Amino acid sequence: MAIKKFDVDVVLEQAINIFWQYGYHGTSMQQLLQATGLRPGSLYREFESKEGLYLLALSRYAADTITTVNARIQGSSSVLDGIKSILLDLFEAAKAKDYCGCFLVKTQLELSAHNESILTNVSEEFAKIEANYCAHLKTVFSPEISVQYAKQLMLIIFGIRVYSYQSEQPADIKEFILSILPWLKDDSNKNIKQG
Amino acid sequence: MAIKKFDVDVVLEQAINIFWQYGYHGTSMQQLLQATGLRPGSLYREFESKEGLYLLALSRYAADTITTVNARIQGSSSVLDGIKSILLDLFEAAKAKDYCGCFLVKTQLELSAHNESILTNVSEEFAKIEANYCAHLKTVFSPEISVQYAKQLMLIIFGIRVYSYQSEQPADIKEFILSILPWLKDDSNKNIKQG
DNA sequence: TTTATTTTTGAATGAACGTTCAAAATGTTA
DNA sequence: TAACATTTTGAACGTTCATTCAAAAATAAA
Repeated sequence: MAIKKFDVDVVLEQAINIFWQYGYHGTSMQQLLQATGLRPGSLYREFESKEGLYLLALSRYAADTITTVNARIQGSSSVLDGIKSILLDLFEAAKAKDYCGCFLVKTQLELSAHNESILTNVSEEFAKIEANYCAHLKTVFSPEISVQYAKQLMLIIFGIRVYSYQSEQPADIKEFILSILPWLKDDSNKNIKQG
Repeated sequence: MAIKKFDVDVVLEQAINIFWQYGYHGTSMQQLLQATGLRPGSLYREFESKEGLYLLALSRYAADTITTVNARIQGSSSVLDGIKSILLDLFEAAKAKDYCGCFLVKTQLELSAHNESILTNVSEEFAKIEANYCAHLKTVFSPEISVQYAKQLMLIIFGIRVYSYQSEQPADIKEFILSILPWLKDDSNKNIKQG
């Protein structure tokens, strides 16, 4: 029997790139076929439909997001330092000339009136991301405070993701972040939970 | 000679509703024709193209936004109170079950890789909105601080607009806002500029 | 080699897309 | 009423859309 000529993971990554840039309705199958090098039959056999491919691309993107966050936090000297550097990374990423925000956010906004099945997916993924931040925060703050801070964090991240399209960035980004989320400021916070 | 049967302003408002909900690529001419009650010929004679209609709808939406902001501030006991209530309004609006965020934000995200002519428009409108907030803030704070706070405000507004799609709102929204933008807190700020 | 199973191929499909335009209708002006 | 400028009408246009499927190719197992 014949063997697959393509790597599903690679194809998914290529699909993410296109969908992320151009959106669901803004992406044509032709673009996807060109980007992946697949023929219609192969693509449809593997992913069933444009929506099927999108759904898989989306959840793979979301998984990557959480992986990246956790890696950044574990690679930092403290949870708060990790979060700080994640926010700095977001500003940094926005400088790229092909910057295109967050795939999940774009999906949410584009499809909010359209496609329920994709949207429940997005909501779930955001909940996971928020819960992940919350879990990290709980190693530093009380559970109640952590819930609250995680909400703030998500809101600020959304803000950064969208605001970065416009205007130049603040002169001192670090200061800008800390003025909005002052609890990120000092690592003496590390002991607040116990103290 | 024949006379126009439709009111351009009404048609624009109807177009805004559809575009706002479904996005540019997600809206078909058929939907627009149905929503406006126009025939293709009339619509094209008046607006030239789908993009022409979108552009006009967009700038009318942006103008309305600034008008609303200024009305809210002028109707409040102070600039900061006005801004506070604008933010509360945003949260309130998000409770509507047909909530669909900000038309400008959705446009920015959907078309960032597509349509330059529409995007320069969006950037300009955002700059106007930020400048408008900045002007109001300058009646309270120093020019430098006002610029900084206006940036914060825009970022938070973007954040609220997107975050509102997800999850339930914070228990105490007022407190939530003030914890992120503490300078909105006390109206004693009113005198900071002079003091 | 043969058989069985899976995958690739790519032309074809019908539907939906944005747009056009000649003809009819409309109402003002002379 | 006649001449006119303007607007409406809606069928038709060519294109692009997502998707299908019968035939060919590929490889494993028998």
